[in-house]
Amino acid sequence: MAASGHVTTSPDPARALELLSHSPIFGGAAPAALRPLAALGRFRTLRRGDVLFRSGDILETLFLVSSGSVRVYRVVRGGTRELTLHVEGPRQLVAGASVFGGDDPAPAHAVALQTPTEVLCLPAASVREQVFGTPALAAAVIAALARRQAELLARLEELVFSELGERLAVYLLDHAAAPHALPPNSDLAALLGTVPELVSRKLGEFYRLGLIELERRQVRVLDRAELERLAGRRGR
Amino acid sequence: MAASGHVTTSPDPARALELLSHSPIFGGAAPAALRPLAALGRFRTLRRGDVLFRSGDILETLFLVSSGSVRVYRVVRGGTRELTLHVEGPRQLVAGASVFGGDDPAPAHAVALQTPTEVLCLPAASVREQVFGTPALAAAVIAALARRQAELLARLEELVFSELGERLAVYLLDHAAAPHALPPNSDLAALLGTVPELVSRKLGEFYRLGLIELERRQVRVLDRAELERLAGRRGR
DNA sequence: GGCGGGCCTTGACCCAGGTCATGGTGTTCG
DNA sequence: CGAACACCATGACCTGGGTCAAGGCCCGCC
Repeated sequence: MAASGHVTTSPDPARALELLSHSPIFGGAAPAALRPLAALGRFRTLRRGDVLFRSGDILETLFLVSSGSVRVYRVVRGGTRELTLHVEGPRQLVAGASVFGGDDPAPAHAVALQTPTEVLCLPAASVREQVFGTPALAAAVIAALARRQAELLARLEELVFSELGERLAVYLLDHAAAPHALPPNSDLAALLGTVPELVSRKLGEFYRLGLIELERRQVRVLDRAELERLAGRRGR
Repeated sequence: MAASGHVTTSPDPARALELLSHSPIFGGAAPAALRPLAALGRFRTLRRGDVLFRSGDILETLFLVSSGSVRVYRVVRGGTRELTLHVEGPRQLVAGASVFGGDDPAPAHAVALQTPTEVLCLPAASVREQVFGTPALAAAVIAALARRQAELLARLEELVFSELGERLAVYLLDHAAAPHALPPNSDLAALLGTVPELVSRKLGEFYRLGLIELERRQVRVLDRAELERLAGRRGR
């Protein structure tokens, strides 16, 4: 179901163990507890746009990002809009809630955002067994899920109650510390919960106000203080 | 921190065990595992408006609703708006994510919605110890958190992408199967993510369309089919 | 070189939802 | 009984955000 087509896949217990033991979730566990998991892991290499899983899939695999990044998103409004829930980078878990939370189908899609993106695939059943039987691991997983939930809550609350300008300012502050190539407006729109046209307008507005420099999709923050004022206020 | 003032509080291990073993979260555990918890529990009786905890509190207590209901909500927009995240009835957990997810401060307020509301208070440390040490319990708690997260996601997504009319229709279908006394418009507004004025208007509109009967805050659904059409469409 | 497609930008327009202010209708309590 | 209070209803108005359509720029490809 989740696995599709012809992709590079390979075991590598040593690297898997390395990755597991440096991840925030499994990092706290004794290597002895992780070794059996590492032995079962398979690395998989993806290119931008490659699908990890789709909404509705029954997931029998837990993913841990090794390099690159994975976008987790939902399709809403009868397919007319996408909402990016989070973007996971190295050492982060994808599909944690679904794998641990019973056999409910995945509530979101996941695709690779960069080429290449490498993920470690772990069989769900074994992970569950290992995790539930190891109190320290169980605690870590629960803590991670709880934290994820808090983040999600903050993000969506921001979506509901803040204005687009605020959200865009937050994004720019978070991602454009260094001069930076902006993702396509359609990606930004999915992230900010709006449509490409409005992203374009707001960016233009910020530019006109002298808050950012914008040249061929390269942005640089010029007036950090003012952006922070715009972002700040409510929320964070 | 969480406990405030002069409230009725009392142990009752037999009832506590009864409640624990019938709750969705702890129900799967062997009574032997629950007995120590039950012995530590204290029942507390609240009246409408009584505070269980506030956003920012460090929670050292897990709550299980015994009777009545508890509203969990966030205050946003610099205090000008409230957003009800969920309303928990009997056998449901309150503050699960905070208690299990490390020592982060609570992200929301919780108050009793009815008079009387009775909750079972369990010391967080003992619960954690018990849960993490019992694989079946750990699995159940994780599953419950994951499910909660999915619900939250669906709720907030609905808030972002659906119109007020849809949300109100959903509410009416869910809560007004039998003729039913509507909560104050301000409560509804917090639940639906809007302001009382708009609730008033929409209710009036539904009434004028002959979808509901509305007499002194008593509602009855007249045209279920049409309401379902309004609610349906996108989302659920 | 020129044609076509993807993406960005911009203008015109529309509308749901929010704000503010006013007046009505209980209900409670001195 | 009547004043005070809380909640509800409704009108006027404003505005952020969404939609649609037209046009421009860039790039790859035939």
